[in-house]
Amino acid sequence: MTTFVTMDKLINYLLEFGQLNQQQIDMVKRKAQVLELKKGDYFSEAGKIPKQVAFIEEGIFRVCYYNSKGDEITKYFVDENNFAVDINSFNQKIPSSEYVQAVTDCTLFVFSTESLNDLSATIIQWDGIINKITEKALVEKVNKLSPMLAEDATTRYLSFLEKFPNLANRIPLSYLASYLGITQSSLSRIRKSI
Amino acid sequence: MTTFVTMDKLINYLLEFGQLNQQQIDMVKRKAQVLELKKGDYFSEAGKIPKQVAFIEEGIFRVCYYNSKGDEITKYFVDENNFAVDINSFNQKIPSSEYVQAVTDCTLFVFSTESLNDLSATIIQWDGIINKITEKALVEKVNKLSPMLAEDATTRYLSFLEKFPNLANRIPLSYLASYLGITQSSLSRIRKSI
DNA sequence: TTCATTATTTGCCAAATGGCAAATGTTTTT
DNA sequence: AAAAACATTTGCCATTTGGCAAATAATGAA
Repeated sequence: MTTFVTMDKLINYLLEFGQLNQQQIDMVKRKAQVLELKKGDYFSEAGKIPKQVAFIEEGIFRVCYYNSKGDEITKYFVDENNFAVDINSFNQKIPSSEYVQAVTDCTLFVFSTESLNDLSATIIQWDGIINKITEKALVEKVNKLSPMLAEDATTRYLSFLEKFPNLANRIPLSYLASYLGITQSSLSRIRKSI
Repeated sequence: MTTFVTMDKLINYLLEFGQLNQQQIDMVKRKAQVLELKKGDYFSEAGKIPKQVAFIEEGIFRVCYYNSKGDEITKYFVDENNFAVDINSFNQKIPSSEYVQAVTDCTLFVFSTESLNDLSATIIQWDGIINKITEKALVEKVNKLSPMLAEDATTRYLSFLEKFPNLANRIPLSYLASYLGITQSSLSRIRKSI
C-alpha cells in the first residue's frame, strides 16, 4: 500500500515563483520522491557531488564542515519550507565542501538531477522558477552568514534568537555554538547571563 | 571629443556566460556608461535603492555597513573583472542595507535598470547570461563571507592572503581588519608576528 | 622639501572567550 | 525503573583579543 502524502507545501512554495497548471503540478508530484531522514543522518557529504535537491517539508538541516583544527563547524541552518543543497556543487557537478545533516527527524521531497532535467524539458516556466528559487536561497544563505562577525558573542546569540525564534529550542547547543563562532561552554554561560 | 574606451574586459566577461553576436555586443557597449570613482567615493549607499549595476574594469570596491556599536564593518571586497551591486536590493527595488565604496580609484562600466531592461528585451540570451552572472556573484559572496568565523584571527589573515594575494597590499589595514573581525591593532600585531 | 594628514605600530592593562574536566541534567534504550 | 548515552552547566585558569593613547611611519599637498 502506498502511503498518501500531500505535497501541498512544496507545490505552494513553487507557485510563489511562477504559475503551473494542474497537469504540470501533477508532473512535479510524480517526479518528487519522499525521503525520511532520522536525526543525525546526512543528506549529502563533503567530498561528494550532490545528486539530489531536497525540499524540507518538516525538520531542520544544518550545513557544516571541519575547520583547520578539526572542529565541526555549523555554517547555517535550513528549516521547513525551503530547498536545501550545495547549489554550486550541484550545478557545477563538483564535490561539495560541506556536509548537509538532519538536525531533527526530517520529511523531505527530493528531486534527482534527471527529474529536474525532465521537468526543465517539459515545463516551459521551470527554469525561470528554479532560477528565482536559487537566487532566493543564495541570498538567504548570505544573510545567515554575514551578521555573525563584528558583534560580540552575546549580541550574536540575541540576534540569532530574534531572527530565528523557532530554531533555538530545536537544535543542540553545540551546533548553535559553532554557528555563533563560540564554544559550547561560552554559549552556556551567555544563556545563563541573560 | 569622445574618450575612446575599450570595453573588452566587460565583453569578454559576458561572453564567458553566453554567446553574443557583433550586433549584440555593440548594443551592450552603447548601453554601458563609463564611470570613474575616486578612492573613498560611494557607488551606492545603505538606505537607498541601487539604481545601477557596476562592472569593475579597474579598482577595488568594498561592501560595508555599521554594526550595533557604530563601527564601520567591511563585509567583503570586490575587485576588477566582477560585477558589483547589492543584487537583492537591486532586483527587489528595496533599500540596501550596505554601502558599496571605492577602496581605490576605480574605472567602471555601469548599467542602469532601464538599460538592462532594454538589453533584456532585445537580446534573447540576455536573461540567461544575467542569471548565471548573478548566481556566480552570490556564490562568491558566500565564499568570501563564510570561512571567517571558526578560525583564530591569524588563520583568518593567512587564509585571506592565500585567497586574495593581490588585495592585501592595496587596501587599508583598517578595512581588512574589520573584514577579518578584529581590530586594526590586533591585525598589526598579527602581521608583526609572522 | 616641508608641513599636514592619514595610516600603522606599539605599550599597557582590561575584558572576552577558550580549554579541560568534573558535575549535573536529559533523553533514550532495555 | 534503571542503565546507558548524550547534552548542558560550571569552576578554574590560560590565552586571545580589545581599548586607548602615544609614537612612528607613510602619503599627499603646497
